[in-house]
Amino acid sequence: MAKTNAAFMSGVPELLVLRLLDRQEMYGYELVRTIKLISNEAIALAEGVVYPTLHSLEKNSFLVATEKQVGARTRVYYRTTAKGKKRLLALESKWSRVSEGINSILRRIPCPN
Amino acid sequence: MAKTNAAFMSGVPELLVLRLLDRQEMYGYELVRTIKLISNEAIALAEGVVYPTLHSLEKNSFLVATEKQVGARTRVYYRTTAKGKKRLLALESKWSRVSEGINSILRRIPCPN
DNA sequence: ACATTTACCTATCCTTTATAGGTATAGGCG
DNA sequence: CGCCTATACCTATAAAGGATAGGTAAATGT
Repeated sequence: MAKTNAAFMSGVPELLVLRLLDRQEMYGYELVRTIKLISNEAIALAEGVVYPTLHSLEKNSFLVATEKQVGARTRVYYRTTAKGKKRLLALESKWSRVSEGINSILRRIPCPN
Repeated sequence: MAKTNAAFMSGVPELLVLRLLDRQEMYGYELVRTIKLISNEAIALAEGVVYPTLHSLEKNSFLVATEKQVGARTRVYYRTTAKGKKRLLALESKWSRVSEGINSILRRIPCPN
């Protein structure tokens, strides 16, 4: 029994990270700040979420990393691969389907069955 | 460190169940079918998700249950309490904040920082 | 000199949800 | 009648995701 949806709400950190990196290469710490900023504090992914997400995406070849020296400090920039872009499209469409599904339930007016 | 968002994406099954029951009393099996139907199959919560959710909501006095006999079979109808209605409002506003946050990142055009 | 911010990282816990069972009645069909 | 599917309830366990809480070190601000 049970044909449902595998982890229907999750993968949002992955989606956001991929989406931002697909536009512009960035490093982890920058992603943390940017996500918080753009979402008006509504979404605050901790570093403990973002870094593991980046590493996992890289391991799966959705991202590539480039180290850059800034003085004595190293920044690890990431950008999407072709595979990552496909993945992004899939996650975006999943998100839009799911969020529309949720909204259609929330909006539903009292009357009908 | 780390002031983030407690379980920012979760609680969606709880939200949907509360929302539907706030309009109209329903039983578990009916909820499963209704959610799948209204969301256009986008969200298919299995019974193994819905029943535990109902029990937990009832234990926390967000819902009250009423058993009804239909022939030899028992249906357990649920409806929201005053406390449940408050909870629903909170979850709805959380959802709208979070989903708007996500959408603002997804919609963001390439250029600015 | 000291505190805060930047920048990276990992380990562990916890919650939520998915999965996979299980029971029993009702209804449809050959 | 006998069988299958749908209805209707339920729970236990697994898995995964993310939250939390650490820790290092350089740069910057005071």
